[in-house]
Amino acid sequence: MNFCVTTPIYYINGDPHIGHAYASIAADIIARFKRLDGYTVHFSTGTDEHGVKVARSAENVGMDTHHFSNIMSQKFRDLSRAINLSEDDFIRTTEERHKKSAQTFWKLLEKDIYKSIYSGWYSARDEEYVPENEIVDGKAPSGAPVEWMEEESYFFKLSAYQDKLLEHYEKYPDFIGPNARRNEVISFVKSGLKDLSISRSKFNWGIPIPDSDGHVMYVWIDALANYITSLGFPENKEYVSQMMENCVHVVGKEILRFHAVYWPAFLMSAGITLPKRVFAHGWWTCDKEKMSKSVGNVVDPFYIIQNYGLDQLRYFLFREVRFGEDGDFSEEALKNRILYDLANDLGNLVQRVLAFIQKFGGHLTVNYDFSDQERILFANAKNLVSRMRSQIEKQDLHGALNTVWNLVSESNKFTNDMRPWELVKTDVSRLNAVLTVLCESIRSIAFGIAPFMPDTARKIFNFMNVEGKSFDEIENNFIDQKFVELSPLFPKEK
RNA sequence: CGCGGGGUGGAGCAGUCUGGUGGCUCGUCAGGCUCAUAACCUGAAGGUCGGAGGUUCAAAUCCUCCCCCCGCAACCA
Repeated sequence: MNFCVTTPIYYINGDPHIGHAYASIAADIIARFKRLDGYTVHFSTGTDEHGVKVARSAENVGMDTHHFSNIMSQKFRDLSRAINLSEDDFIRTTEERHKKSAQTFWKLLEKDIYKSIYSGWYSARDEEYVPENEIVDGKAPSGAPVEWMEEESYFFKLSAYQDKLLEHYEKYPDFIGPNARRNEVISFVKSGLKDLSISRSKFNWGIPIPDSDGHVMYVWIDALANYITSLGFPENKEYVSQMMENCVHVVGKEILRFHAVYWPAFLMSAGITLPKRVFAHGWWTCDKEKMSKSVGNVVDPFYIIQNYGLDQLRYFLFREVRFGEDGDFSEEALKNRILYDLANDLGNLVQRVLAFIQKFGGHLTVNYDFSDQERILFANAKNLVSRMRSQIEKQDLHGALNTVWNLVSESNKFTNDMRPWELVKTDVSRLNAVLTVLCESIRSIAFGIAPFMPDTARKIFNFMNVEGKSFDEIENNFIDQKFVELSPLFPKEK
């Protein structure tokens, strides 16, 4: 079975920050879960490199635009490595394959494209059009003066797709998530769609429009088309549609409209299948303040990983806040999660159980002759993944992590109740049953956290001599399993 | 009257449709237990459920009005 998941492609006008890491890790978690669940996955990410802002940034630092793009794009590639991203493709919009794809895509849209005049308030200093509602006292937010400007532009007949889009939202209630965002999009479309200006002639750092001198594509089509470029478009249109049908786009809430309105309209026009779902994540504040360069509180993912660890960060981002809502980042909160959830709950559970087995030779003698209490925990361990599956299906990553931690807590409580340190002296057969259940539970937990914390899961798998390659393994039982030397998962001393 | 979401112990939320001991997670305090990087158990403190009025034997929940916060409101990746 096929599955496709994407991150937005990141605009290279600034350095990567925690928000980029957040979206990427979210998509990565989904991709890893699906792979463990037996799907053939295509997971793509990349960089969006065209547009006047990039050209101007390059100019500002006295760099050739291509060279500048290479350097900036590499920073995002470095981030992908730093956060242990399992992407199948890292796409750059400046690549030749994308130029070909975007231009072919444009041609498919041509029946809905016409030439007209684009007009708006233009700030010469910023070299960009300023939206009406952002103009204060006749000036751009930057304080630059604006003037009414008109230029020739190609337009896409978005207005023709209003009803079709509404029908689609109606027919596929899961097309947009979370629900609150879905309402916003629907009300936006209902309020009436205007045609979309999709070309620019004032700059040339972009993909040229086929057979048209001087016009380059404006971001909408160039950037959005990355998703099908990555799937091999324009080759193999059949495969592209098939993957799109099972595709989840993870996006930031600020770009939801492009993905939930423009993109599906383009795809309808081009005759390509629409994605299954577009999910908008929220934003992080830092210590309750909006992150901004001027305030200097932008969270640097490289710094956090260096100081607190990668899996720790990956865990925190999805346990602290419900995916889809805004959240607050603080080192204090991160430290607490690491101490209480990771070291005390999970780390200690693994330690107390496996160390106990180590103490008596590192060999588990299985006993599946369970008491009622043992049977309950065993069942919960066995169906952990199926409970998570329905949550991951809805991108409820936070809920899925809670599901895992419920099992962690249950296992800790079970250990307290069963008192294996006493059973070892009184009832070895009972002890073996208790340890068997605990080991099954820990193994399930390792699978449960694997998409979120791949390195930590790997450590646990190694302790227990488990392959850890597929959820199918959970069906296999332990037989006289030999365990290897262990060490604390999340040591408290640094 | 542009559309939508929300205001519940220190924090974050559930409960509101289908009125009737106000609950969950975390945090705070006291005690118990202890194999382990400890967890768990028991008990305690802490809320006029945004405000006012109304319906009712009974309102967080139904009705009316008001206040406040947050999204969206098209060229912002």
